[in-house]
Amino acid sequence: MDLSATAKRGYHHGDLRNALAEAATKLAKDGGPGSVTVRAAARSVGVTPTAAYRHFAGHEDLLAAAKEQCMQRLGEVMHRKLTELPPCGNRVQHALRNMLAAGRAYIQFAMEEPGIFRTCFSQGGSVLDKEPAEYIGQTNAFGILVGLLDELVAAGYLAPERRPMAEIAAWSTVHGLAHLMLDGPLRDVPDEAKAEAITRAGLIMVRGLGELTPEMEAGLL
Amino acid sequence: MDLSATAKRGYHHGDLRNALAEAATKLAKDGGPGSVTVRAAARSVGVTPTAAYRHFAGHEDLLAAAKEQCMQRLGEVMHRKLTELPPCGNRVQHALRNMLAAGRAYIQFAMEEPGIFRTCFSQGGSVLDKEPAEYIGQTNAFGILVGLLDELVAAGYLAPERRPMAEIAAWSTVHGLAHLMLDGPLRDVPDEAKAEAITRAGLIMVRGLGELTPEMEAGLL
DNA sequence: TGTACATCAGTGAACGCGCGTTCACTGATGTAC
DNA sequence: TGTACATCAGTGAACGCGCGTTCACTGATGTAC
Repeated sequence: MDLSATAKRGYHHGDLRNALAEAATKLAKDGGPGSVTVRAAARSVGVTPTAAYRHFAGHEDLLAAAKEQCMQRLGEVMHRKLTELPPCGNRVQHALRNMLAAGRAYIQFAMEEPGIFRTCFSQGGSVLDKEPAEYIGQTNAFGILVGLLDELVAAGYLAPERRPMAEIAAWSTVHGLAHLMLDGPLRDVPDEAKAEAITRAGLIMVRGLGELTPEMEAGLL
Repeated sequence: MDLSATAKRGYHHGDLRNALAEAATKLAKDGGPGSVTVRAAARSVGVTPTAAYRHFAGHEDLLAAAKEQCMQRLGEVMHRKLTELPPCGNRVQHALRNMLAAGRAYIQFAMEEPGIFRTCFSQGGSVLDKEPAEYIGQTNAFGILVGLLDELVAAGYLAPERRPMAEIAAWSTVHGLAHLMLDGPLRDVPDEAKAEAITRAGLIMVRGLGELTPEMEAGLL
């Protein structure tokens, strides 16, 4: 008998928990965290709201599941964008370029998937109710960033004594840009100005991390 | 007869629009943007929900009013914190210190008034449906930041060719820290680590803006 | 100064909505024998 | 291999809630004369 994740066997669904989580994520994608409701998720799976309570403790639990999937999508997109990048001769240059590309991917994701992005950072139901320490190294988006900064140290650009907390500084800059442009006062700024702001902010951050020579800077533009 | 803003004259309120906006802001303060409802605002003023429709087009309009007040509070707090700072001999040092202090004030406000902060940056109902250009120079929080960066140029720290968009970069870093610590994965990080992250991010940003000598850096810690 | 009256800011009741959650239930599943 | 039965994943109906918004209304205000 087919027991695959999408199997529907009439009365018994077979994989209702995943189906509901998936539906909740789709709701988040379309309307943000506020659109994630038990009833809507059940409806879109074609099941009674009550059925959801077999698999989730309640609304908060369902939303947390959606949040987790949203976070994962963000990480996947960033990872994909980075692996698509061609290699680059100079190691420092390579690391810096990856850094900036990751930031751009993050912001681009926020603009293209506002519902998912907002759900990632909506109030309540921490994504990291699991292992805080493990999380740091695992969760894709953040894990990628950590790796990029380590590489920046290994390449000799970022001084080891400046390494601690550097990922948080970098993440904050990029996250702030994304949030201000999505839901803040930078929302209605024209696209070219947005692009320019992203570039300038990236350069300031990169400059803040190490010694950026004019030639290196030119190579990044 | 007393026509002051708080006058209640029985049947006719006298200043209902402001009272409702104030109540909406209080709701935002206590429960964030989701708690701002027409009914709750009317209730807390002691008036029928219908009455609110004499003064606001609807829920969205009321929320926009709350948002505006929230933004203003943020600006006021930042302004107050900055004026409380003692002067400092070296002009560059002074400007940099103000910059970092403004950032800290912003983040502190987010932590102490999460409801208001979240309302400032909640979806929909742009605060700047007025004059985009005028807004840049006027709105307190952002206006303050613009002034600080101008001073950094005047003091000779920030090169004029690096001035454009610098306020957006600075704002993003600080805003990102605040948001990630309030509603993001940095939420459950211990307070000391948060403080450390803020300090390190501030230094990276400052370093990215100009030539930060080791002595200057030491003077900022 | 006194009064008729237009204006306006409120009331009170009601609408329809979608939500989270719980109840007693029933149909399907798979296991023990 | 066949069947009785415990288990479990669903159903269907209902609850109470607070919301945004609209209706016809009424009490207060202030102005023209």
